[in-house]
Amino acid sequence: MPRYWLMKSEPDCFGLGDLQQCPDQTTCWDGVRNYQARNLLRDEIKVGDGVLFYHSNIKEPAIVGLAVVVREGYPDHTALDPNEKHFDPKATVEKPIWSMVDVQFLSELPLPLTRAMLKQHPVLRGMGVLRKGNRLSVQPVTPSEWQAVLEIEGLPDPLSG
DNA sequence: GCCAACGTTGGC
DNA sequence: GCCAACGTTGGC
Repeated sequence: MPRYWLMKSEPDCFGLGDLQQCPDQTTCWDGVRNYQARNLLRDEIKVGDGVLFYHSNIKEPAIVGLAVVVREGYPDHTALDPNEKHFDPKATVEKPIWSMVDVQFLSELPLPLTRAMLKQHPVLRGMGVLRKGNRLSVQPVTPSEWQAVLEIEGLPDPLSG
């Protein structure tokens, strides 16, 4: 059984549209520099897992799309490159410290789910992303939360079959 | 732009 | 190992 995750991205930096433009509509989810999120990327997130794509740090933050994990847990090489924004001088080839996964675009939500909408839903109101002060950029989503999103959107489960 | 919440750093 | 200072995140 797949598991489900929510991944935050600032659309000014990299949005769902950017993912759609990528070759194979696939990109590496690099630049995560938080140990808790790193542990999820390195140890927990597997090929075939579902991803809710969340736009953060904008006027109306919302879940805007679906994606799927297509490559799991490998070193984030951007930590080794001094020219990269998320360069980490402590990272080495032997001990890369940071991990990433690859995700592929699945679909755009016909109805983006804003925080106000999430808060009104009996299931989705419990989502971690709504908790005050929650800064985790990668966080777990329950199967019922995933199902609830699909039901609202009128979408079949893209991960079944 | 404000500011609360959180993670990290570094002196001791 | 404590904790104050600082930087970042991210909703509002």
